[in-house]
Amino acid sequence: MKRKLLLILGPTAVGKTDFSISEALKYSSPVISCDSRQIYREMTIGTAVPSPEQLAAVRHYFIHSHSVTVPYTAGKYEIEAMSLIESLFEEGHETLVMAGGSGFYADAVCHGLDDFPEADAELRASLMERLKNEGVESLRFELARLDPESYHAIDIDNGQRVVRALEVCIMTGRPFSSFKTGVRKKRDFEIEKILLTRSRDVLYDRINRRVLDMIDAGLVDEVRSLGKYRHLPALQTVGYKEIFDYLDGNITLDRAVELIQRNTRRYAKKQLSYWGRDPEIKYKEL
RNA sequence: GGUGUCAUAGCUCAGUUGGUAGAGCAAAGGACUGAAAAUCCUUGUGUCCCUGGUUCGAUUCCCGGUGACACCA
Repeated sequence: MKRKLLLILGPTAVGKTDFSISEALKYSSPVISCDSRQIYREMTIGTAVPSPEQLAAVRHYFIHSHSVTVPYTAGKYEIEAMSLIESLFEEGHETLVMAGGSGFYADAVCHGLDDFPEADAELRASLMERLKNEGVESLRFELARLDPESYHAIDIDNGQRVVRALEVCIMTGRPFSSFKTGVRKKRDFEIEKILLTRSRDVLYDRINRRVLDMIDAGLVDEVRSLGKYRHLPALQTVGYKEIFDYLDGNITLDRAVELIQRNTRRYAKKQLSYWGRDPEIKYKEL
């Protein structure tokens, strides 16, 4: 009996939800979502979660399953998704369908993350404060001292990365780089990766239209209702940031819509770029 | 109809005292080990509106044309 994970990837708005449901029905599998935003129960319209009908058609996991109030990470996803996958295989499934657009989360399942410690909230906050006040240079200098290897390996202009490496060094007293094994975890099931694509023009058109649909569906009200969470990482999301700006009176609604469309297009481009070098991916044009 | 101003990258515009040009935005490409829808990096050749003239050389100056805008009738 060959256990297989069918991983359906693709840029935002390409049509993953419909495709994954039909594949899931084919294999009597649930759909295991691999989406870093649809996982939050407080967010619905702006993340384009599957409709109630779609959710009723097939059992979905990791949709609306967590709260924005609890920090979530790719590391947690790896643990939870792997344990779900194992138990579903134990129940007798042979092929499981996983679908989503979060490449980093998908990689966490496919070959695992190394055993890095999770961020300490206070330390993270104080380092971010320093990043804001002193700029990356100062943090960079400290990283060069604590972990020269990471200093040369990571993107040193990327404040977020420098903070991450630094916080691990400080928390553990060990260099960030020393946690990196470079070894991919072995999974005891086969993984087939399918990337759904469409021509750039068509994809961008779908994105632009979907954003307008979100507005019609009440995105502004949804965002307004999440005002108290706006500074949480989960709310640093395309479609939410821009509407907050509109609600603050900084931009018009039309401008917010334009920005959401633009930023979603850019997001789709980054997703494609992320998967671009993965030789295991098979492309499927829709 | 007359006068004036303008015409340069997909858009808004800068600039070249005559030696074929550069910003912002848009766009494209890339990176990625616990914030990943985040975060970060790289990339500017374009009939300088068209015809003719002056000149070694015109996108730049001159004549004419076309278009846009403004003002006067």
